[in-house]
Formats: sequence, structure tokens, C-alpha cells
Amino acid sequence: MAAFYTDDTGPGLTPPEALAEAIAAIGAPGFVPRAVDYLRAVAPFRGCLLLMLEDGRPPMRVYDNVREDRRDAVIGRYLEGAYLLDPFYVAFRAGRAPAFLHLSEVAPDRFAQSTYCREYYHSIRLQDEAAFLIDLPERRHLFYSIGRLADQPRFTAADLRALRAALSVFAALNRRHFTPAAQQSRRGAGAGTGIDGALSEFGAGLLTDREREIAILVLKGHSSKSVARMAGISPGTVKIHRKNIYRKLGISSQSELFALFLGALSRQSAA
Amino acid sequence: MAAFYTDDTGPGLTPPEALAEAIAAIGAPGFVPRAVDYLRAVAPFRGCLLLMLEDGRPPMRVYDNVREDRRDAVIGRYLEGAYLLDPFYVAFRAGRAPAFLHLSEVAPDRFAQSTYCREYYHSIRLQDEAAFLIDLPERRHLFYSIGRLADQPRFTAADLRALRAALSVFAALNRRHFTPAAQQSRRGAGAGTGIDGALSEFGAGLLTDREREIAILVLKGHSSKSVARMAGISPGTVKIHRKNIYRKLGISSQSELFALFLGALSRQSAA
DNA sequence: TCCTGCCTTCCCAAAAGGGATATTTACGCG
DNA sequence: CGCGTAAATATCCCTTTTGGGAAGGCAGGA
Repeated sequence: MAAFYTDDTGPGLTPPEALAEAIAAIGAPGFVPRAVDYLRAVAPFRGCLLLMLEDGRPPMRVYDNVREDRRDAVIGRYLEGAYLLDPFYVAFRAGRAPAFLHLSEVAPDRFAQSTYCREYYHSIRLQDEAAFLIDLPERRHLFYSIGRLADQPRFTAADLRALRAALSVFAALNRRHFTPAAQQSRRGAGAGTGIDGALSEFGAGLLTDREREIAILVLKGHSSKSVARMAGISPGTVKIHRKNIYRKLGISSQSELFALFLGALSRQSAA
Repeated sequence: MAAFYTDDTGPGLTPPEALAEAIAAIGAPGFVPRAVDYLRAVAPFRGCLLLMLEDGRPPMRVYDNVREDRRDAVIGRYLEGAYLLDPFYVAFRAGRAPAFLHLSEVAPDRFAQSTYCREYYHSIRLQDEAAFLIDLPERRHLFYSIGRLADQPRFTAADLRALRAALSVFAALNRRHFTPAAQQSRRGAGAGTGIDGALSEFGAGLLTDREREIAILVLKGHSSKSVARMAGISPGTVKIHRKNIYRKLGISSQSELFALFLGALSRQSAA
């Protein structure tokens, strides 16, 4: 009956096994199915839809497991405007990522009587739904919707706890996949590449803005005192920043910072 | 007492949080510390050592958290030959990756009486040890050793279960990090240009061969002591070389040496 | 023989590394 | 609206490393 969806319920992996496969698929074409398999290993479900949200544009479909011949009816209608009535979409627009929400947290009290529910929800056989919102760089967001169908039980409290616990890992996984090297190292021609480029993105994602600023000054040959003058802070503070930088990078001296940076340069120039 | 190791016991993250940070650091300089933090979140420990194993070569140190002043004694001795007696190393050479093993699975019955244990194990304050072996492409392997010190309890059965359960995810994580795109697009020839070229030409005409050799080692991140080991001379002599190098180049610190080198790199890449 | 490159050992001052602790500011959360 | 967290700022104290000076031994070549 619920053959609206392709039956890719996954090979019954444990969560760690499924997660390992998803990590291995980062950057590869089959990533999203592996990521969904991971979620399925945490708490099983049938329907799945992944959208990319960008400010000021309608949602863009990235992945779904709706059967080919039903896709137009199910996904098409949603993208053409039904999404504006979707309580998840509305809640995510107002909230802050990353987040995991269940239908009970976003649906209006009389959801079962709403037009959206009667006209859309029932037509796709959905019985229960939950969704992840994951923030990406450049004000983009991923919107994972996962659903149980009319022939399945609703998500239990334990299911929801497990999914919520998986949020941080799932978000990191998706950010890694949807922000590939191309995104980071594709600095517009000219000012971005080469040494200045390597300097400006060195440690991106690991260091705070201030720490990266300090690291760059140190790499340029400034002593702590000199860095302090350049940054307008006290030499003691520079030492604290250096300590934090070294700790985050797993090193313990200026020399190793140099070595790390040279290594990054080599890897970049090899690409 | 157990101050042989830097005390980076991590910020007390939960395993999912620590895993998310590790995923986010894939491909970045600070990956290994984040990966180790993940293991620590699964089961705490103090000592940590990561080696890269390649067929037919001695192990190569990638990361450790041994205090700088103890590194020579602890890591140096291991790399210089003690590893051949290491029961983990022997077991991994014979087995198949990926794998997680505990000391009780690899140590000979009379391990406590063995030369290795008495001469090496005790000297580094190890009380208990476990290790991961992770297979990479091209017959390379990662060897993560994690240890509890004399002032900590041994790994419990629950600790070992949790670490073993983390193996698949941990292995996938490390394969992803240590098999970057550079692996595929690694152009072979052209050893003269780029960073290696700049390194080998650096200071030509001004510095003696020996001085240039020292300068390159310093630029690669070695401390005076480390340079001394590499070059087979005494640390004091390295200091004299550094002094002469700085004098000839008209500078007065390692930082300025690095700045000078970066400048040379820019000029070269512009040409 | 002298000179230069290379190695070595002292001593002393400056810089860097590491731990502990505290204040201020900003921001998300309840 | 307070609360807690994180970042950034700052100081104090201590150890290790680095930088700089002086003084010397040992090789091979002009």
C-alpha cells in the first residue's frame, strides 16, 4: 500500500556501522543515501526528503526517496508552494540552526483539521514526521524531513531522544559534505590563491577570528610584543592566544606552527 | 608526577559532541587532537601516540602528547628500535586492519618480566594500554596507542567495549582525513619548483651547505634539539649555526627567518 | 702557515611556553 | 528579563627555549 516510496530501508546496520559508511562517503555522490541510512539506523522510518534552503529563494530539492512516478505529485506540489504551509518550514524559518524538531513541537493545535494536513499530508500517506535543520556557510540551510507512513507507529519518545542526540554528528557530517574543498579553496581568482590565500584561511573552522589574526601575524615573523602592538592589545594577551592556538592545533611551539603552515601550503599548491 | 604528558584532557565533551568536532576538522591541521578528544570522550586516558606504518620502513611519528622535554626519551627510544619489541606492533604486523586490541590480548604471559616492559614501559609511567590499527590506501596503516598512567585505573571491560564499538567510526574518520584529494592529484615530478625548490635554494651563495641544511630543518619546524638529532651533532652546535645563519641573513630570530622564507616563496611564485 | 668551514663548551639575557586566575563583553537559552 | 557559556582581555609565576657573546679544537685548501 505505502509503495509511494522506494524501499531503501537500508541493510540493517548498527548506528556506528552506518555512520562509518556515511563518513567514508563524504564528498562522494552516494553521500546523502548513506547519511539517511545512518538516521535510519538510529530510528527507522520510510519517507525522506532533503531540501536546500537559501535566503530569498524557494526550497530546492536535493534528494528524496519518493517513487519516480509519484515524485511530481508529492515533491512537485510541495516545492510549488505547499512548503509555505509546512509547519516545519515555518518553524525553521523562525528558529536557529542546527535543530531537530518533531511534528508535536511545530504543528498547530488543530493541525489535523488544517488545509495543509488534509490536502497534502494525507495524500502522501504520512503518519508522523520529524526534521533536521542544518546551517551551512553563506546563509544556506539543509532541511531533512523524515517520515513514518500510515502503516507504521509514530515516533516514540526514545526515537526522538536518539535522533536529537545524533543532531550534532549529523550536522557536522552534512556540513563537511556540502562544504567541499571547492567551497573553501575556491577563492575568486587573484587575491585568494597562493600564500595570502593560505594565510587567510589557515585554521579556518578551528580557530576564532581573533586567533587566526594572531596566528597570521606570528607566521609573518612578529614577536609576541610586536603582535601586541599590531593588534592593539597587551603582550600577555598575545601569549594566551598563542597558547590556545597551539592547543587547538595540537602543537607546542612556534616552530611547529611554521611546519604546519608549510605543510598546508604544500598540500594547497599540489591541488 | 605523571607530568610526562601534556594535560590536554579535553573540554569534557560528550562523545557525539567530540565526534562532531572531529568530523568538522577532517582535512584541517588540528584533526588529530580532535580525533583523540573523541576517543577520550568514549573512555578517558592520558598518554597518546599516533604512528604511520609503511611496509618496509620504521614507524613514523605523526602525533603524541608527550611533553616536549620528554619526547626524545619516550618517543625517540621507541622509534629507534624499541617498537620491534612492542607487543602491539608485533600483533598488528601479524593481524588484519582495522582492529582494536587491549594489552591483555597481545602481551605475552610473562610480559611484566619482559625486557621491553621493564626497560621501556615502566620508564614512561604506563599502567595500561590499548591501540587501534587502521588501514589506509597504498599499504599504509595508522597505529593509535592510548595509555593510562600509573596514577589511573586500568581500562575496564566497559571502557574496552565502548572503544571497540567506536572502531568503525574512528577508522572511517581517519581514512577520510589521511586520504585527502592530494592523494589522487599528487603530481609526481617537478621536485625543483615549489616549496621544496625554495627550501633547497634558500640562502644559496650566502650560507654554507651545512648552514643551509640547518636552516631548512629549522624551517621545517624542528627545535634546536631536534635539529641536532637529525644532523647528528650536539644541540649547542646547532645554536652556533643558527646564530651564524641569522647574522649572515641580517635577522635575529626564528620568526624573521620564517618571514624571509615566505617572502622568497612569494617572489618565486610570482615569477 | 693562515684561513675557512665545522664542531664544541661556557655564561647570561630575552623570549616563548605553560599553569592558574579574573574581568569584560557578547550571545543564545529558558 | 536574568543565566550560563564562550571569547577576548589581562596578570602573576615558573620553566624551557632561544638568542648572543666569548673562547677554543680540528679538518682541508690557498
